[in-house]
Amino acid sequence: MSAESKSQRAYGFIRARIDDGRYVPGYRLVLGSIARELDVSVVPVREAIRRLEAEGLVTFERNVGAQVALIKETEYLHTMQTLALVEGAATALSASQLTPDHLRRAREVNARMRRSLDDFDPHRFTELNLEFHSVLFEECPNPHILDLVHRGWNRMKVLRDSSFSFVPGRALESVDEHDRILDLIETGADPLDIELAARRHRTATLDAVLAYQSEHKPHATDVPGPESSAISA
Amino acid sequence: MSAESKSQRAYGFIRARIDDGRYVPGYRLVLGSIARELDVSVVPVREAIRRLEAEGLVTFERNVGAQVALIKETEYLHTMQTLALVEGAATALSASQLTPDHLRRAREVNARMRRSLDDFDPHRFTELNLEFHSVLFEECPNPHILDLVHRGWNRMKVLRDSSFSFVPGRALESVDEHDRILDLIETGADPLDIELAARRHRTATLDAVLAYQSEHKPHATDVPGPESSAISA
DNA sequence: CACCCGCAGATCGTATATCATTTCAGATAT
DNA sequence: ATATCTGAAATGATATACGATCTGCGGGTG
Repeated sequence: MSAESKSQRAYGFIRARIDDGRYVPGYRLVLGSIARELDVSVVPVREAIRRLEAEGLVTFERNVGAQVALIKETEYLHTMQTLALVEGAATALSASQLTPDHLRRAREVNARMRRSLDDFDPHRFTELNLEFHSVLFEECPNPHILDLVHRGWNRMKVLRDSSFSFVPGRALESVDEHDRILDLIETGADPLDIELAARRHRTATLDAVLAYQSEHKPHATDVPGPESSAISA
Repeated sequence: MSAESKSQRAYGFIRARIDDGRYVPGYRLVLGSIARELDVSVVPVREAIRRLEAEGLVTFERNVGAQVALIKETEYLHTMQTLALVEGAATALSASQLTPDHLRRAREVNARMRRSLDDFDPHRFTELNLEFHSVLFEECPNPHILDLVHRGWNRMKVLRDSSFSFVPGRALESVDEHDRILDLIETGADPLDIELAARRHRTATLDAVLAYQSEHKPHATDVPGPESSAISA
């Protein structure tokens, strides 16, 4: 009868709590506790946690347990690099599939982003940003690449409350770039140009975040300088 | 005492049999049978299979069971597209890390590939091809991208015995391209050029395979034509 | 002959129980 | 005071048992 298995329900349960920030990075996921809370046994909970581990949202150590992934600066860099790569490709692959309606929606979302700049609401801005890019990559005909994009975004979401996700000085520039990417798509530009534009859009944000980071805590930088150059280029 | 958990052992066991071809695509993985064969209970076997599912090597249906993934033509296209994307990036990111020794080894492997062309041993050629590319991407400093490359190759391995993996007329060209990629790396070319060269190298193989396919069974083509253009470019 | 129903076997899904490992507090010795 | 040892508690890992769901076959019915 149950449309979804208990392990799936456990997965959704934990996932929701990670997404909405109730389980913050470092939060310890104890099988027994979660099982009791959901009124199921530990077996499906275990399976759910291992799935989350495979998605990179949770770290797991044998005979020790699981916790919501602690994403350090290097980790963050790697995740963003990967997202830049796959999201750029997904955007380019989507481009030819987009209808005028898609583009209209994207413009509209971006306009809302521009207006939201006045309110200085980073959370809202981040939400709209995801919505904007979703419109651009959701039509990607390659499900593997699309899946990788989703994974990247999910990992980003884990960082919701950390200082990683938003840089004030970058927001306006970001919105402008959105429009430029839409221009490229509308004029039927070379897919490779679209891909690289979308990629640069993200690596520019990455660079801004890193610069912001090193300004506010200059010591913690364990990021090798030239590493990101290849993917940024 | 046991260095690895039983679920890990089950994972390795199944994985090895998929890799060496004893479990061919479509082969049904029955929890109870594998558990008996390994003398463990079904729980760790289940976990191993779900992990393989997450990696795309196995498909799983609730209350029905698992089987080694059946990769159809569209699936193959998507996998190769993704591999082209991530392997290109991994190669570019590795490039600056490579020592003269790496390059020497790569040249050497490629020379062996060239010699092996006379023997017409597709299996050997494919093995050497993996070894060659491994040298180029294993130094990739981004573990996520490197992991994606490995996943792509693993999925390729599932196809070992199918007609997907080798195109006679393409082999020589492929070996020549290998040398050209090495030239780019040696001369310290722009990482983006290296990335796109490595990507093109793979998409060219993809196109050759698809052409070969449609020659030998002209009807089965469910591949939309222009889809791959973005990533090929 | 085609279609539907229902039973039986196979297989997965989960609960419960037990074993193994880790962790940490507290005792003890130096 | 510090370091090391020890044992109990917490927690994960696995085995076993049972229940749920699917599949395929065989017989009945239109």
